[in-house]
Amino acid sequence: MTTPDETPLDERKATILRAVVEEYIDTAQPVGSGHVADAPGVKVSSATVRNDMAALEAEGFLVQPHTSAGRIPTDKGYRFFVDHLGSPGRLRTGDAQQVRTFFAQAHGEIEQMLSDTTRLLTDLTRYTAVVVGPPNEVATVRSVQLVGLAPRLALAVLVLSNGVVDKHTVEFDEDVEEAALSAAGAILARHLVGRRHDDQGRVALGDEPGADIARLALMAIGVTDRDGEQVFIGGTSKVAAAFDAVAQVSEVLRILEEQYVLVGLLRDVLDRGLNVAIGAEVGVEPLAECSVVVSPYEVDGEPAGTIGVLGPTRMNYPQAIAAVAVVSKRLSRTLSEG
Amino acid sequence: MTTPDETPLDERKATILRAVVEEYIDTAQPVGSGHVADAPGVKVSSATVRNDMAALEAEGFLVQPHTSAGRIPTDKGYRFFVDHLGSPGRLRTGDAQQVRTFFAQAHGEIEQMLSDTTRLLTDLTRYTAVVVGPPNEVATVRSVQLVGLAPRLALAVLVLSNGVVDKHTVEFDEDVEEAALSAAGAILARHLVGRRHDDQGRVALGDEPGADIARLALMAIGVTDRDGEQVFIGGTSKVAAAFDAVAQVSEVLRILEEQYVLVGLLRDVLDRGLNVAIGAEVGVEPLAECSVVVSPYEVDGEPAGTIGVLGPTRMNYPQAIAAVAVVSKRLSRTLSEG
DNA sequence: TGCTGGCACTCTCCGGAGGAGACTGCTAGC
DNA sequence: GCTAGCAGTCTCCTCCGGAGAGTGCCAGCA
Repeated sequence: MTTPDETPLDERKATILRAVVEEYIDTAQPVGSGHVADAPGVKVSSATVRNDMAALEAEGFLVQPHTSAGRIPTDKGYRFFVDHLGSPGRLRTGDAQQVRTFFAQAHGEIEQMLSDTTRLLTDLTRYTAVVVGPPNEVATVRSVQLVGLAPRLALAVLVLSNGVVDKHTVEFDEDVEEAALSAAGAILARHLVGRRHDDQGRVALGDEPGADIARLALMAIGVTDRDGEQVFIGGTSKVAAAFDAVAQVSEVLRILEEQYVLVGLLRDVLDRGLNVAIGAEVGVEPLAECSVVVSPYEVDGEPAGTIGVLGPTRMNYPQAIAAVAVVSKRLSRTLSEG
Repeated sequence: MTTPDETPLDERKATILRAVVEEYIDTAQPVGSGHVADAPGVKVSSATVRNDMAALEAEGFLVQPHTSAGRIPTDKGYRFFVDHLGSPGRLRTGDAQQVRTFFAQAHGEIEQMLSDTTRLLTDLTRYTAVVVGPPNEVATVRSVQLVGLAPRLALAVLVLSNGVVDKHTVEFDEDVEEAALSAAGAILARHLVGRRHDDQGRVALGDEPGADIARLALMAIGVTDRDGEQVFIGGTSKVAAAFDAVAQVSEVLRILEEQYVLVGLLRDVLDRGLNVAIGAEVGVEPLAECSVVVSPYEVDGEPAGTIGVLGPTRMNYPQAIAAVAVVSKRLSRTLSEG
């Protein structure tokens, strides 16, 4: 907890830094030495606080917007706060209750549940929530079916072990009978069921009757335009509450529209072994004043997807971290028991 | 085109109104008599324009933000512009090309196409786009299947004639064998295939083996939590570009999150026989400064869903109307030919 | 040596004053 | 019936000065 990381910080400075971060998160106003001296836990005068704050600024934990204004935490300051100062962070009792009832009522399709989860996370944190669904690649195929929609058009419907239904249209050059379709469907089922969803490439179909149609369907299935990870976003209106410059709101919203950027971003953060990315750490320029709190969730012990919240760097980290952790844990449990 | 509606407007006043609306759409600044007098088509002096503008204000087509400022169109002013003054409104050639290539490449799943359509509409208009998918109720069932996911959990997968795949989890009190599942699936298929999707309530299952399981599945299918109309939204970042008050952006985004409000709103507008709803006409308080341009689209001659754009009341109506009309026409054609 | 009280200084924010600019309404004239 | 011109009005911008908040530094005290 007090392990020195890069820069050792004596206890008093750490306490002062915490006070600055907490007050700034609360008020969004630069914090002056007077307020810090009044904060609980700080037992020295404002003059002493001033000295320490100047030192903290020299070490890169704080900045002044201009001379003779209070101080604001830098990314580094937030980072130290999150790593060493964050109080355990528990949900308010009402929120814990909300999580419980949410997952008690949860049932049904996985997409619906993931989508609803964004709403839960947004309600808990008041930040924008992102939920990434499990990748289809690692799931096994439970069922394959070819259903005719029009004389030359069919739908290949795959049910995967994770409950996701994957579908692809198949177009034919000539009319195909219903019987031929189901024959081809049976062939596909024989070859695909039980295999991993990304294994189709290695399937070799024979030349039995219907194999041609099955081959066409297989090609359609192979076209995984998006790599299967569905993204659910909730609470976009919270972006507007977090910033007061319309241009910034617009930029953040634009990133949220680029779902592949978002997915890559979350993956990057987790790959770096982080649960929290702060400001520049997020690695996307327009999100330089945003932070992200993420957590993977699991299904049957296997990592499945990611949940997270996105807010301003001045976010309430303890609360957000607690909310994300609790929701990911409960989500994992709920998805696994089915 | 020049048919007097409620208030007859002589030709000069109409020209002046048009000039005010067009310039205000362009600049977002109150328009003064001098600019109007300079506008093409206005052949009188600014003094005369002033007289007419005062009259237009008295009749409710224009307002002044304050004395000695230029004029801004009211909802009524925009309405008259849209009904009587809108030049035909054609796409720029580049845009027409974009629409063509978009629909030439379009293929595959209906949801994917509808989702991509929001992006197209946003690109064309620079406003937020909304696409409502076809309701499942009127589609007929093409295929039903019960797929086991876990010992006590199965997925009922329905393929509908419109290409939508509907799915519902079914929970059992005790373990169910794969064979029993497929038997029940066969029963369901026998009863449901060919019927309309909202007909299940009237299906009477016998007491043959497997009917119990089939009944459970039928109940699950009957739970149409959302009434099946999927909503796709694109270009939310455009909301931030349209307004300069963050609070307003936030409110509009909140409405966009409430998809049932949005669907109801679009339906209302169409029910009133309108393609354009302006300001208060939209009927939702937080959208009082927004306008909506909508159009239904069809599949095989049957009304299927709705597309639309949402922007500020000072939107470029001719362009938006043209874009929505073209896209809905091409979308109908593309969805019907499959 | 380290903390504290005090003090001079700096910088933002706010409100009022004054001028520039834009636009209007009105009136007199063509 | 239209137009030119003029006086009046209102916003916006800038400038100014005072209030307020906060800083850095210094001298004094434990």
